[in-house]
Amino acid sequence: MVPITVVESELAAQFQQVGPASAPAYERVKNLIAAGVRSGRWSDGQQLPSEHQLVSALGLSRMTINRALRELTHEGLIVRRAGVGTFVATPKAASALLQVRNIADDVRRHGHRHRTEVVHVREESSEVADPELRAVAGPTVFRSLIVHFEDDTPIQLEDRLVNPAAVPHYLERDFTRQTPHAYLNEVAPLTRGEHIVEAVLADSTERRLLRIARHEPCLLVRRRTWSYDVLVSSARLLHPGSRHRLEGSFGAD
Amino acid sequence: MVPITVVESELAAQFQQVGPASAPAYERVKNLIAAGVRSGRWSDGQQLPSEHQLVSALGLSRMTINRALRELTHEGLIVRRAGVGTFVATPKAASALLQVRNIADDVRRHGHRHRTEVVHVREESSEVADPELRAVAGPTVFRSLIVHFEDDTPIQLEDRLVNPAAVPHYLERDFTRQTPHAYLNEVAPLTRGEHIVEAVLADSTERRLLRIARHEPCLLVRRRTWSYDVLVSSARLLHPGSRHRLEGSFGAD
DNA sequence: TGTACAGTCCTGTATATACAGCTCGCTACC
DNA sequence: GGTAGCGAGCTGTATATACAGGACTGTACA
Repeated sequence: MVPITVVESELAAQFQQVGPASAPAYERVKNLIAAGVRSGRWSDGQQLPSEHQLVSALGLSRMTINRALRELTHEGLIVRRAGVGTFVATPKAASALLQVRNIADDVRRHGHRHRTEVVHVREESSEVADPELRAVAGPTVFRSLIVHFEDDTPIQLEDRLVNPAAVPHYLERDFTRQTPHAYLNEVAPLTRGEHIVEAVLADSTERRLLRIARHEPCLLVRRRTWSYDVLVSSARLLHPGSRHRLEGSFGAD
Repeated sequence: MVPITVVESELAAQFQQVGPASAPAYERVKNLIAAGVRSGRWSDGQQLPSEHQLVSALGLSRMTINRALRELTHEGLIVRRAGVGTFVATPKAASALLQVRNIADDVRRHGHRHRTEVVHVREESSEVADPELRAVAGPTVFRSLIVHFEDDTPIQLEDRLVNPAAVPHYLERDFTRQTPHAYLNEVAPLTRGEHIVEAVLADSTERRLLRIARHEPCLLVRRRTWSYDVLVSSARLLHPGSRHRLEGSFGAD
């Protein structure tokens, strides 16, 4: 037995006026909850109404409520724990997502020719790697240093470390024919990733390989990728600021 | 009547060995389709089996198949058109998502104090805006120029244009008390956004406001945000490279 | 006093079913 | 020959139902 509380009838009233009336029910539920979270109506870490309560309050089926809450979880607005409840996620501000694309596709999508030059591909002591990669990789890692070109302009310097346990035949590949990214994705499908983007100045070696001037600002993307919970690769992608940018969008609710 | 084709029995066989066997059915379907797309088994733009065919081939309910395909659509791997079918998305490489957070929360999350200094908030001719904003905004736009501090270090210069039609009382706000981002989110909930990230050098005014040296590289984020299909704001967020970076992750399949 | 267990509430997943709306090809009629 | 319209096949959405398993509470029993 679940009595209709004040909270629930409030919700029912707001439900009528959230977003376009023609939108599907699960969208309107998402808008309702998102509006409540973003306005501070429910604050950080606070428990939201349960699915069952929302079913009673809004007169929808549990599957519809469930879909709305599941998608909001995916979007990072709320956090759910089985057996406990649904809570406002702590970084409550709407977070925006930026898409970091594969550079080869990006170049071709803009109608240019993509090619690579391989500086070296070799085995090195895993002391050059971060602790997490070192832990899973053993005493040595594979390392490739590759320059990506758009037509004949250098556009990315890719310095990549690879876990030999996950990709034993990495050294044998010809990376002028297939990018490391594409090969890794084939051998160990990318299921998780992490990025850090910074603005930096390149050192002299990097400037020479990218053919840029002394004070040209560069976009540095550090990327680590996992395949089914195994850390596969850790890369340092350096782009001349004048020749490359990251684009992306989010939402399209 | 749908006969079991070679394609379908192949799928059924592969279905057994995709990812951990303990994973939920919809996850295994996602892995199956994702593996096929990433391996080139289905190539760019090609049509995938319909939901009905997957139901027959894998012996699952349509809702389960539908959930798998819907989530893959969200992840950008496939494209679906009602009445037509399901197709491999053209930028087929797994695209990674970078989270661009609200700077105030980011600062506080790292245990620092966030405050802002308002340089100016005023009305300007909409000639300063991009065509799309100009089209919806009328002859003038609102513009705010604000410096964000982490403790006492300038960390972001926010130059923002706002659509007066969407946010009529923007000029009256005190942005030392609430950031523009937070206010806009309250008044016109953010439902869609777009970003461009570049590495640039700051001009002399920007250098003075951010208190940085001449050749310090900066991260420039240009962000536009919509609320229910109305363009609300267009911002230029400039960060000193040595003091700020963007972090993010994706997947966690 | 303490431990084991039952009961309850919650989310996570899977299924069957239904109807709506879109797209395209085929057919029958003009 | 051309065209209007019907129907098949597709995705999109909504619902009712079911069971599993996690988390917590309170009680009964040793």
